[in-house]
Amino acid sequence: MNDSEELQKIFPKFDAKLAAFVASISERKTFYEGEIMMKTGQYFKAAMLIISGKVKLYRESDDGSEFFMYFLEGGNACALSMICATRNQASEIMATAVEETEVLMIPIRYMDELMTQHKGWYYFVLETYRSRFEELLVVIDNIAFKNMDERLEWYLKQQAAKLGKQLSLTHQQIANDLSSSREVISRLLKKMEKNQMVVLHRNSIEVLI
Amino acid sequence: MNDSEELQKIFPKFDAKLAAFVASISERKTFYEGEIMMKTGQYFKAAMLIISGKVKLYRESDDGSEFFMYFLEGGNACALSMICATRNQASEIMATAVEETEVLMIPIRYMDELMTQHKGWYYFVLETYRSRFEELLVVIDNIAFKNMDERLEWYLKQQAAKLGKQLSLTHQQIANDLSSSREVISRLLKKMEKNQMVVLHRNSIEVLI
DNA sequence: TTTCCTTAGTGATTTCTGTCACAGTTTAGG
DNA sequence: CCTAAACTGTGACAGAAATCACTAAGGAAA
Repeated sequence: MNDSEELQKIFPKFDAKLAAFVASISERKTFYEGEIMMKTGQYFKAAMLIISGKVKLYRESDDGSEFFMYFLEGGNACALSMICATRNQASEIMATAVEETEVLMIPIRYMDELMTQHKGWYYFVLETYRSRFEELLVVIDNIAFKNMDERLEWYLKQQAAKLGKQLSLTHQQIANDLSSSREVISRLLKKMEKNQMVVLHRNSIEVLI
Repeated sequence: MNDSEELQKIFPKFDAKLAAFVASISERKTFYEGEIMMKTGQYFKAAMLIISGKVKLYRESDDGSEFFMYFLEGGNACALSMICATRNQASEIMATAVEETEVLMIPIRYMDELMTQHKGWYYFVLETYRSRFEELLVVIDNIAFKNMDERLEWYLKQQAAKLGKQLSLTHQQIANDLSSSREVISRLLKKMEKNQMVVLHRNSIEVLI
């Protein structure tokens, strides 16, 4: 069912034995564009590894406003799903598929065996934590030290890097991701357009930087 | 040199065998109040576990302003030192001892053995990651969704919980931790004093909430 | 085609925060 | 004891961002 050679290509840290083992114990699941993959308060029965597609991770506040944190794509794993799965704890963040996304679900009960029997696995887990942690630090830098214009610029660069220069986003969506307001984003985007950093269309933005 | 029973008391996840092993391979080191334990850009040769004392972890921006993230105390470990040590990477945050702090240094070369031979160790590592990750999420919530008055209130509660109701802090230090300015903090503190949430003294604040 | 809803643009106003200026008070060090 | 430095309190002002109010344009559906 799962092809272990394909897994090795997507997860370079997996050796043949590990890939074969993971392939034998995991299940594939497909999420469709826009589908919610993970909700605040949800419990996990499995760790999730992304095979293909893109996932948006964000935080939700009590009053419903959100805040974009980072993307996951093929070869990544959801750090929280691994921790929460191992410790059987509730999730603290939201995840939605931004495009059709295929994931590998590894049931909790194999976590001990993976961790102790496969060196490649725990290197993979450590790498996952480290990179998510670092992304969070960058997020903190941005909201703690930068103004909205710089944050917007960084946000657009980041989105363009992952999703392409032609972004299908409304100003309202961007405002949500940055937890700002639509008018502020509209004004800043206009300014960026004057500075030849973007071209604005209805429902989409072309990033030139 | 290291007493493995003492270690088990401080790190409840360690079984006798693990505690004895850790005791045999680690070295103790003492940092004095105010001493910098870890700098941005520094490389690790060891993972650091806190035996006693308190450590303040914070982020530094390019222009030198800082931003408080969280404390570590006895029984905790520095998540970044463990990741960076294993992967031989540079640190991204700053750490200073807020009081005399004793730490256990575990050389990198034992990481593989610990991880694969000791179940208690990787549970401990996972727990460390999860709790630091969650603390970062709370930090993000605060700066993303809250105003300075709420952030200050949260900050004071947090400090009081770790360091006691009587805080030896100047307004300037608080402003640095929250990456704000002294005047703003002074004014908000005055307001909190009117609302009987704190009592202000020179060089110290009594937290009543 | 006409209507309606979503998206976008923009001025006016307000709130929050940061900055400047300065005064008063306490503490440390010579 | 005296002076300088550090800490605190406050008014005035500036700038960023949020909010309100409205207009206009584009696209979808009737």
